[in-house]
Amino acid sequence: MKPQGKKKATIYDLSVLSGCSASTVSAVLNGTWRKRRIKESTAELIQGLAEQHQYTANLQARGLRNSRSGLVGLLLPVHDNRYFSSMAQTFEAQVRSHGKCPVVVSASRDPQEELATVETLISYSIDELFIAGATDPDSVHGLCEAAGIRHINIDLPGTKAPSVISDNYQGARLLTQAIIKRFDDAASPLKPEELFLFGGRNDHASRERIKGFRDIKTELLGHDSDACIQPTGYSPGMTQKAFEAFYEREGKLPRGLFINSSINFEGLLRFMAQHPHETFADIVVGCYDYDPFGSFLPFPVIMIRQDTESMLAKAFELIEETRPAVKIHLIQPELVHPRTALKGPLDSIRDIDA
Amino acid sequence: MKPQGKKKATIYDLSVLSGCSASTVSAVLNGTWRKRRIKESTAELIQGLAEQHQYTANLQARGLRNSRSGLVGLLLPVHDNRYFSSMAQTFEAQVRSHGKCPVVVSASRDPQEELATVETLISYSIDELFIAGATDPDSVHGLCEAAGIRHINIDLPGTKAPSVISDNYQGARLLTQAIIKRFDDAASPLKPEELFLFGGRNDHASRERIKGFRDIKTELLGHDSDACIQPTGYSPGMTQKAFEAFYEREGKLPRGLFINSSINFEGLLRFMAQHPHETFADIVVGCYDYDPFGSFLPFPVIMIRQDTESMLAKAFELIEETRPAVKIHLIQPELVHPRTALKGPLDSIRDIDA
DNA sequence: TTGAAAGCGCTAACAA
DNA sequence: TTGTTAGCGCTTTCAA
Repeated sequence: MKPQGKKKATIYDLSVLSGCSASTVSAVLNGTWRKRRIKESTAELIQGLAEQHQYTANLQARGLRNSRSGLVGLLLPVHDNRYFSSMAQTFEAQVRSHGKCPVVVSASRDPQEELATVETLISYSIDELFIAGATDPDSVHGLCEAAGIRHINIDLPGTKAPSVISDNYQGARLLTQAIIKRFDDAASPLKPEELFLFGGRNDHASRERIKGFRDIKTELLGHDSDACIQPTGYSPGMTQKAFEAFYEREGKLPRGLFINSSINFEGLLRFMAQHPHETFADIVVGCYDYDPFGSFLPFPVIMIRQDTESMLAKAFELIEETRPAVKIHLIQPELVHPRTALKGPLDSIRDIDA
Repeated sequence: MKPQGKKKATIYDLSVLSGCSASTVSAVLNGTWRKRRIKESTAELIQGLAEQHQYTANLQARGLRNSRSGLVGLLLPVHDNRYFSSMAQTFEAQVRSHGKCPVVVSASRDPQEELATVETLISYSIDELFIAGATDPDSVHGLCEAAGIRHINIDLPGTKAPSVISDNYQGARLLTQAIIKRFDDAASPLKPEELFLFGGRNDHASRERIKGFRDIKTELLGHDSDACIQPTGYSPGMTQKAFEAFYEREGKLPRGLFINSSINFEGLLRFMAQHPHETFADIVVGCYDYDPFGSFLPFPVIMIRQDTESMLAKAFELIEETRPAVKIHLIQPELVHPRTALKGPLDSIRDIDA
């Protein structure tokens, strides 16, 4: 008979073994024993037994009793995206350092799924929730508030809970300006009708970026028209189609390209796969997202790195306040020049036998 | 008084409201009522009340009672990596489609942290565990077995539980061969001492890849020496250092480069950031990982895309068997030619107002 | 310094 | 067709 499914030891087992009551065992094992004035020696006895029998607390039972679980949630739109997965990485580290258990889930940018997912998390008596890139943060707020769960919006702001977001307006200005600057020494200067924005949709981040783009473009190039804005959603496929359509119509790409996110940038890649190098000979791309590989493409790619570390640090700071003000905290993103390979959260992970 | 932290409705509340007993309410609300032969009308009554009072089950209580939680875990080395985050993405979709709740956690490739993390998950009565890229799958197995938890290794195999891994040997042969082929029309053919492998360490995947690399290299180029293998660990920093050292010594890069993973590839990017374009004029890179941006760099980059969808599909299939054989299942990876932008899990996500 | 007892919300025999 | 009851493993008064 293998120790297959051997029942885990409980405080009652240890209670019997030690001759103490369950409540004493409980106190010893959850760290409250000093303030319950339990004798050092009994504590040691019980701790020894616990070790010996590989006791680990049943966290569901504890959670049920305390109506809190020790779980801290991060709700993401998607996992497989550099921005969000780096958020997940720093989130985990932060939560762990607070002695809690991180839970990361994605909801596909679908308002229904967001709500359902959050309900599930609440049903597990999650303690705190970080809501990143939610399409509908205020509804999520509703659920959290009703359940008395502390929560913070990240990346996309809500109107009912504190929000920490990237300064999309400033970032977009920076990026757009950098694109334009890049043409300073070009044979012919960049004309307003040669600078386009692709990607994004009608969410707060996109709107701010579009505003930043248009403002600085008008300032520097004197003009901007609606036609230069192509909000293709957050999908590589749609973005590719938009590029194909543009190319079909114009016979070339815009020389200056502001791309709303790495997801949209992948749409450009799909377009690239269908067209020869020469198509991209003369273009400058700015991408509102950072990807190290993207930074080394065969044309100048200027990128924006959103500062997930600072955003999360701020978010953790806020969530610990008793009554955080419902306001938006802007975090400045960073402009990344072409051919730059930044360090990331992975760099702090040790690599033993490297 | 806002509905701040208003207590959630329980089956007892509904029991009172409906005039039925708690067990009836419970049965109705967890779907077992048909087989408990509860009248359709009472079921409807209770469901109506539940809706009205926004009842949601306390999953910790249910889990405690059932000694299972409805949670399914995926243990990853890291989040912010394309391979693993795409694994997370498909994992979530799969788990959701089974009506369970996915939990993704990372453990930094640290055996201690892996064990601690799994213990925590077990303490939450997780139902099943998918162990991806664990440095020490067999110890993790020990914990799962003791707790009676079904588990499967992914990516890095263990000897005690079924494993689904990428066919690293074949993949490496494919990739190496493709690198060599690429020099067929070159001015001078590739010599054995011009083809190097960088990255990886002493884990199963790396060993297999190195074997595949060396075998096919010897077959095609007639020779391979230990000096051509540079296992720099899974860290961009170390890899960069290795490239710098090589360059310092030789005054140039190897013309043929097999890079063990995208993480190591980032090390090459960091090296690139310090050196002019010309340094890379003549090289061909093969990377054992797929990244769409990596595929479009200014030199030929051949990549391997590991088939996470198939791996997870197989893993789910196995975990559902009552007594799965402890064997290794190989999944064939895919060779990706330069300038290719593949579709990914994101493509199946709808994008509403695109 | 410790123990007894109640209860968190839910499920599943067993009875009725 | 439904209700009664016990208990999952833990914490926390309150009493000793």
